[in-house]
Amino acid sequence: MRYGKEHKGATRRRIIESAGRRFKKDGIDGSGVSTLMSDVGLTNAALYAHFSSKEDLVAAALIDQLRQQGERFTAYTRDRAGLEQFIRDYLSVEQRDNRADGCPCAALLGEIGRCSVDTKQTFTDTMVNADNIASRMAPDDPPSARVKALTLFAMMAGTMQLARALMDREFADAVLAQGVQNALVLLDT
Amino acid sequence: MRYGKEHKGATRRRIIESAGRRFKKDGIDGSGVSTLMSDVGLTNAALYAHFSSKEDLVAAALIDQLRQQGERFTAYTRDRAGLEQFIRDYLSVEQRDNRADGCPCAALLGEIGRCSVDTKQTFTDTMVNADNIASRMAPDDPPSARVKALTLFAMMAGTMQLARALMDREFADAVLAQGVQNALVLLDT
DNA sequence: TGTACATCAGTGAACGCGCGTTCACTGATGTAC
DNA sequence: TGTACATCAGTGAACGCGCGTTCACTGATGTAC
Repeated sequence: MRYGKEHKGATRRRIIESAGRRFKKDGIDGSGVSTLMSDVGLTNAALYAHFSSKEDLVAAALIDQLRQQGERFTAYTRDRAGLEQFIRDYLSVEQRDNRADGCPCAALLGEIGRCSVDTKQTFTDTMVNADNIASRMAPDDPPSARVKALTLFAMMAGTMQLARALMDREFADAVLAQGVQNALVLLDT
Repeated sequence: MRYGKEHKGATRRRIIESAGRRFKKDGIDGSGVSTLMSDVGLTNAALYAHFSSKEDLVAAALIDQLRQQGERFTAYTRDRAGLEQFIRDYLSVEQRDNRADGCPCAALLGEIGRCSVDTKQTFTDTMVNADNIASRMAPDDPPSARVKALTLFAMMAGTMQLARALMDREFADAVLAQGVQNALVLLDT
């Protein structure tokens, strides 16, 4: 069953995209190769035609997810109102109840810290070079703004994790609302 | 090999304590029953003399870890200086490099969101009833103060997760420092 | 243009391994007589 | 006080299962002649 020129690349992209969603939903440890591949209509062994190992796929999916999250952010208007809307959307009830479509950091940040050195390096390179958030938040002071932006982002991810861990929906709603207030306060610092 | 009266309870406590540290270090999915039990000098099957399942142990270890974290917090002086010191110690380089001894939320918050309903309920009950943080941060307004306190706490946990995920130590140091600044700002809100 | 061959994405079965859990058993100690 | 027995924390082996990975193979298509 030989396929056309674009086929392999397209399949690889389908695997990366689908795996990213699965990892966010069930965690990296919690997502088996068989599940990841059957998600995309293939058998487990087909993974190794595209990646050297599961970890290789993890790194690729992570980069893709961080890029997607960056694009979601960039779609907002380049002003204070855009930033505020991003924060409100990020810490929304919809995001809380939809892990697969959400931010990779909210879903996986804790697990990334436990990954291999290679995977952490991939994460670090992608995050540190993601200038779009920083340059938008403080166009005049990029170096320290980058730290500020990433730290605020991590705080929002932590808030979302708490909201997702709480069974008490009302309490979780209040946490999200408080998270928005906190983020807005920090935006003006 | 029958043991004395206190023996079983002592062993159970040893398992819970040791498992809590292991879960924080390697994650819940990443800690096998054999490893958890050999950590404490027993064979895997001995787990079921103390707990009905691994999940049962997870819940017990989680409660114990949250209690310990609460005690660590309560040890600080009941004033603004105590709170500030807690924040600085929480977001310290030592905590970053020592997952096993650190805060269970920084290590496991993301994973808890993916746990069973029972485990999440256990977490929720323990967190919502942990009044010590809230009552200390705002003694006059407990209900909304609880939300404020837990949200700030989750933000600090997220910051620590980012610091642990970054391979660039200098950058991670800067994130921790920025996290302290952010937490102090929010303390005065 | 028609035919023979090379390519290679994906298959299906199997690999060794560790998972969580069960079970018949052990044997040191507490208890009853 | 001495002896027989009950208890039960922990053992060691096994259970079925899913893990990540390997491998010989397939067969539709692109390419060469």
